[in-house]
Amino acid sequence: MTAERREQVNSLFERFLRENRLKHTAQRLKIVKRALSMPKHFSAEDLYQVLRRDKTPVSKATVYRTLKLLVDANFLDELEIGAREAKFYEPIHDREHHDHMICLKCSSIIEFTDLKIEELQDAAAQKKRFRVLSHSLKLFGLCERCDADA
Amino acid sequence: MTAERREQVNSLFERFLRENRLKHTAQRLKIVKRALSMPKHFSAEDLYQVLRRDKTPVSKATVYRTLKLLVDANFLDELEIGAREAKFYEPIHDREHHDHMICLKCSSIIEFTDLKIEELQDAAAQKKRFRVLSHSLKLFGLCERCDADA
DNA sequence: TTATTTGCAAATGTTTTGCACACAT
DNA sequence: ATGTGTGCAAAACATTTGCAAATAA
Repeated sequence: MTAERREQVNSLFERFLRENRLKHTAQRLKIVKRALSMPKHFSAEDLYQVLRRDKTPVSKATVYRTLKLLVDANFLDELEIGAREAKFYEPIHDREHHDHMICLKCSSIIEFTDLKIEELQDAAAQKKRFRVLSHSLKLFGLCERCDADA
Repeated sequence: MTAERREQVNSLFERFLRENRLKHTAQRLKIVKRALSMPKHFSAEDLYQVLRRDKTPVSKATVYRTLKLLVDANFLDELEIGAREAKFYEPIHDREHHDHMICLKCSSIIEFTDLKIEELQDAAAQKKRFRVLSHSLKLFGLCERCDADA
């Protein structure tokens, strides 16, 4: 994420807080700031650990609460890899939704977008008179490197 | 599931046990039998409760252990609705994989199949040199009835 | 002032596991 | 006989929550 985008998200978040009459706290600002400089996919725990290294850490409960806020505000996407594993978060860069391929060996995550698939999903939904609000498509398997190793 | 199919799965399971040198226990047979007569989508807890009503209940640990066995043996499919919710299980009727639409209001589950989507998934994977071993596609939204009510 | 927010620890809910005993092979 | 399977209770684990104290508005 570029420095400009970080700036932008930061002020968008402040606006979000104002518009929802939520308080502008040091913890929230700190969490957002750090969240934006995390690696592409990070867990609540990852972020918590990074914050812990700061002189004034934030509690885990607040990290979770703020992440939820960020997801609601559409600054972060939530990715559920496996039912019992920690969720991953990723900054939303633009309007484009993407899906994921997940390597079962090295856990790497590859993103992809396929508009045609989205269209077919909508068509399938329409056939069942189902109104789609969101979707999740995950391909599990082996990334190129791990497949070669195998 | 038809009575014939239940019979078939039952003997296929016995064969599975034999071939894997697993033991033929009363609990396992009982669990399989009940699992096959459950409603289309059931949780481990649902099955456990049904078994509990029998004169000789089976422990929850064994229910979980046997369900895992059944999934490995390809008699049941596992469906993860939400990361923290209980998994659902569904008998595998035939070779055809299907995906799910999940109503966020009434929790009903609608199945659908779209070969074209599967093809596009494979094509997308190939482009990234990713070997797909399994996939999960879920559409979240409102079923016809709930959408009308809203 | 007062409604939110925070931090802590305890609770949650599903699934897994260690262990002693029971049992299928 | 011996290696598996079972039941129980406890553990695991990510996340949520109750509550009292702190703080933004």
